[in-house]
Amino acid sequence: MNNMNKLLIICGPTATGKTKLGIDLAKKFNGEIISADSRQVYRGMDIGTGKDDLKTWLIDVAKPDFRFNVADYKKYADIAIEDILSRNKLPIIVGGTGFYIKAVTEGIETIGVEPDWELRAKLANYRINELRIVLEKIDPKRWQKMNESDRQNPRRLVRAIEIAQNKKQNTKYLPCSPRGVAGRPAGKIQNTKKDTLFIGLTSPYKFLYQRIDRRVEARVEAGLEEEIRSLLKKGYTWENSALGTTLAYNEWRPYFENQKNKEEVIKKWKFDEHGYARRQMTWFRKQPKINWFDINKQNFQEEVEKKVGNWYS
RNA sequence: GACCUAGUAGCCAAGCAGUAAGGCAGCGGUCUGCAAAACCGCUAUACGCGAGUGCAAUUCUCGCCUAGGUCU
Repeated sequence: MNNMNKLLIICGPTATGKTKLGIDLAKKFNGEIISADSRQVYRGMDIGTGKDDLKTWLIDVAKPDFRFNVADYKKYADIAIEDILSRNKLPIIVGGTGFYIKAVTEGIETIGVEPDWELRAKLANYRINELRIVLEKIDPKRWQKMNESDRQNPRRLVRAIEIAQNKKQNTKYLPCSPRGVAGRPAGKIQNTKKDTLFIGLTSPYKFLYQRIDRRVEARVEAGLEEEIRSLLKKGYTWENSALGTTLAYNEWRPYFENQKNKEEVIKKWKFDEHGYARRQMTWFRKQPKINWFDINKQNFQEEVEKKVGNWYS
């Protein structure tokens, strides 16, 4: 009867019905859902991100102009998990943001290194080649470990530089002034090992794309355009908020700026959604612990419940 | 019926006498604080049909077919 240390994960690409399954499992196994969705954290972005179930942790925890990130997520999620367990219930993480899930289940080594906005602003003007030179100089090992695609990815390069620079500072100040190191308690991020079960929902793309397209239409029907309009009216812009980087929202920008009609927006949105699903799959495919279920199978949910039942007893 | 314009990979599209850019879509991958992000890679012998003139035609000429447009 040691369920005090269990964690259930439901993951997979978009539009596979994770939320619905999560709700059903929560009822059946006395659980509570924690969303692992990098966009559902934003208040007011409801239709486009598909907030079907509101009794969920980690939804609406930030305003759209707050730069929410993995570290924030991990902090909150850990708290939620402990809270749920302390009440003798089962925490169920449901979502498609693989990186966030990984942060919770495996942790992130460099999680203590906060973004250095000044540095980032400065580096924003650098070209790839210049970033490369900087990194190669201050942390040659890191550079050598990077693969070709990351070496051409400014975002990754900047973060690597950020981390390298932070290391330098630490070694410099740590010995004499431990308190001044980071300036923050760093939120004691540690991982107590959980007995974790991974359930993955999937579907052949052919069917998945159909589901996605239908859902897109439904969201248009549900009034996404109005939702965006009201967010814009509140002062959120394409640059200063998650609107600009969120699927289902950023596609509308040219529409609101009179560059494209609604039809074109929807078409693009569907394609983006397809690509997103693919990217999610390439991430999840690599995770070895996931138990996969094809949602097109007649009784996949029964099978899932059986699997969970055996594990959670 | 006459005239005009167009016809290039699943879609859009450049080009032009020496056998053909690019984009989209599709597919694979990277991933340790922006991750619904950012980045990398792969993919099609595709020039409507027929004849002619050229050493050589997708590119010029003629005919036909198809689409759109204009005119009586």
